[in-house]
Amino acid sequence: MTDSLTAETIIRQYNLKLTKPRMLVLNLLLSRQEVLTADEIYEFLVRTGSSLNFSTVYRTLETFTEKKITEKVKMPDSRKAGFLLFTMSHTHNLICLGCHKVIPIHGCPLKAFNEELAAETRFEIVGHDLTVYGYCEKCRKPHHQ
Amino acid sequence: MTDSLTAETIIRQYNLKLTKPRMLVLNLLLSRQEVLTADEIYEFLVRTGSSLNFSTVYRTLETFTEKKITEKVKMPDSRKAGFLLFTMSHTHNLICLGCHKVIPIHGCPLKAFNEELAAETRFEIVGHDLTVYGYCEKCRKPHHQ
DNA sequence: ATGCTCTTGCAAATGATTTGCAATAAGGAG
DNA sequence: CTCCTTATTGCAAATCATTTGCAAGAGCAT
Repeated sequence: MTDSLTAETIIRQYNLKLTKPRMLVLNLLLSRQEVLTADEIYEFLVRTGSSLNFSTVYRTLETFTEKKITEKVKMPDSRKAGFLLFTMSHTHNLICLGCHKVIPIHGCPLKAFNEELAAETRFEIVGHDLTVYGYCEKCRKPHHQ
Repeated sequence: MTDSLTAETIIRQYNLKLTKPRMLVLNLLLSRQEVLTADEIYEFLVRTGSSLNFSTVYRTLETFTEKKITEKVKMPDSRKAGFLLFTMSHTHNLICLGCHKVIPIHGCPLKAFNEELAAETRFEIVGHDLTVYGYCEKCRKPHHQ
């Protein structure tokens, strides 16, 4: 009864047409638990023999992000945007600056804080961006300036 | 004995040469407690009679950000970067999506959380981005989708 | 199989930011 | 105060990521 989380299932769940580019992009994101930039996705797919267009990658990622299949984050020290799976269970991520692996942070550490902040500032708080950066066990090096 | 926080004092404190563009940009940021984009700064200065170059604004903001006189944030729903004063007392900001006013968040709500997270994931955590978005009292409207 | 609509590919445009280079200005030495 | 070295600026052109217009090409409900 529970659908397995294949690219196909996901795409269908969101009422999107099942197309080759969408399958390719989503399968890549599913297979790696990583942030990828549009060009990394494009490069990889082309390098591994698929044929699709760069703008299609952008459009696909835009669509996925609207539907909350993916999430868009700003990559530190780069102008590019990163994309990663938006799994329902999290809102924030821990990103390894070495290998770009993404560890989802389950549960939002800011819930209580937001309430305090709203009371204090009288703002209506509608959201926040939180991304934590670091180095995973493998990548730990004297990287930081 | 305590230096007042004029643009001049600040620029000197960071061993930067005191130049007209730097004074203009920093004074603007000091006078408004707001996030401003490079083009907003440029437009404003030119409109109010100053003469300086767009790339100089970028270079100035880059320098200020390196020295931590300013801080660079990603503006939501825009490709542009926003710049605001980096006051030593805070790391994070609450930004009003209506008027772009910035309220510095004093103290980091993630200190304790980062330690937990490091222990749990065995990452060496080197930093994080946190920006909270909302609407200030004045701007509260049925804005959110 | 047919048609309506959503997607794609391609090429060109856009928009933000960066860069090379020569001219200029800051600030220390004398 | 003047000279000198070096950092900074202006300008124009380049770059880089991302977006867009448009015509051709799928999906998929019927």
